[in-house]
Amino acid sequence: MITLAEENYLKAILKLSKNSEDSVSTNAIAEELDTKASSVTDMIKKITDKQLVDYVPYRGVSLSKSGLKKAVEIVRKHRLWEVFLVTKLQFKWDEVHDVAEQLEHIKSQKLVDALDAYLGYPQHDPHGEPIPNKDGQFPKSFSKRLSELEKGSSGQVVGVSQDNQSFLQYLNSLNIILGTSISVIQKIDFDDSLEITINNKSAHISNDVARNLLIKQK
Amino acid sequence: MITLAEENYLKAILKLSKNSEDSVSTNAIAEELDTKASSVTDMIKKITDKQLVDYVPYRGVSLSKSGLKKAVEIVRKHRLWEVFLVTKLQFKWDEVHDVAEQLEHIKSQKLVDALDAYLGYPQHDPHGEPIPNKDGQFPKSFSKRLSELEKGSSGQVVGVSQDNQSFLQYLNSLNIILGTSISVIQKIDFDDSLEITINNKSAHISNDVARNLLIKQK
DNA sequence: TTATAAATTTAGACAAATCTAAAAATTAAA
DNA sequence: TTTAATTTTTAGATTTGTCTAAATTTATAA
Repeated sequence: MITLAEENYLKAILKLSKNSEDSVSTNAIAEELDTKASSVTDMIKKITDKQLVDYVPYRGVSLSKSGLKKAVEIVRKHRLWEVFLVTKLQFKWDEVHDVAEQLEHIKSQKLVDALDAYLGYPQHDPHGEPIPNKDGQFPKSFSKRLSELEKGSSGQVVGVSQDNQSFLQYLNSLNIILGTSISVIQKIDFDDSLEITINNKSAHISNDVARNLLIKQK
Repeated sequence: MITLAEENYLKAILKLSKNSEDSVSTNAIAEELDTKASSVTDMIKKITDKQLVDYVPYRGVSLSKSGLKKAVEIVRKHRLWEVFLVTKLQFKWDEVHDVAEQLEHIKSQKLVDALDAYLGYPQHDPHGEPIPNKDGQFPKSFSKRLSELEKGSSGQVVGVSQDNQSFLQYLNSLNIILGTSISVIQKIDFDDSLEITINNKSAHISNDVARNLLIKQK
């Protein structure tokens, strides 16, 4: 049986390995989970014994096959519950995180599948993040979120994953419409915001905005 | 902050004090929660310190005002989630308990209230149990469930709280219709089933059935 | 009413998850 | 390449919730 704390570690490792590809450091996990490095080492040993991760002391940790499966399941649940809260219970998209953080740990395969069906098999959560399906596959799309582009790359706007009125108005004020060319000049680590050019005019946008802009690369 | 284990103790004490009125014994709680009497003593001390219960060593425990409030909130959440699972996610009424047992511990006042509204402020869960409102008030009705009647008392059937086809057919086979007179002859502790008379003919019915028969006493 | 049975509490231990402080290993820098 | 700084791990404690076994209190019955 996997515990709540273990689930949170798996989720953190998945999140961190999305950015960096290779194995994840003890310190990075500690920061992500707002805990101490020594606690992380302890827990990593436990989940290593359960074969949820591969671990080399002093060298970092990465998800095993079964650990990845578990982590993706948690992400799936989190994002489905977010959709539920926003589309059915009228939560604002920025009010859902803490509650979804609790709901993602509810254990019932039947519940997840029924919820998925009830919501109409959504492919993205209210923040524009993709929702993996029952088999753990993420919806593949020809477009990427702007926030996922590397520094230096560019593409054209093909959609948004959030149709909030004020968001669309803001895009308008930036002269961003369908087809607009955008290049990533700089990624600011501190807050994940971006320096970009919009039709060759430079601008600075937050991660919240970048995450909801769908871009097709040439 | 109240922990998950503490919530389960409060719920157990509430359930047990419904039956017996007075204070609840250590052993009864241990049995209800499938744990050891010594563990119960330990936990009772903790929740006594938090003023959630009143406790006299060797004499049992009862809910304080704030403990009762907490316990009723948990019951409210449990039953609202049951309604959600049955009416929205098409769970069968006998499949909901384990999941609701987890969902009842999700902490978010906004979530509970939004769920309540979304479900149309239901007054009973799929098992016919009353759902307390936001203020902790149980819906008052002129009728009681047959399962709540004391040994020796009697009344007339005025309704059911479950309109399942097979349930209604079963009532039919027992010659129970609206207006039928029923008396409680004996309550069997073992499985909470009842020896009753139906228009003066004796019968034996399960708690599942008794709980869904609404009775008006003279 | 005294002995016995049953219920309850205490004492001491354990697993999970965390922490602080110190030691060890790795990385960076002079 | 040796020293200094950083990262990671270990050692030892703590809290929560549980357990077993023993001691104590209350209830029952001869």
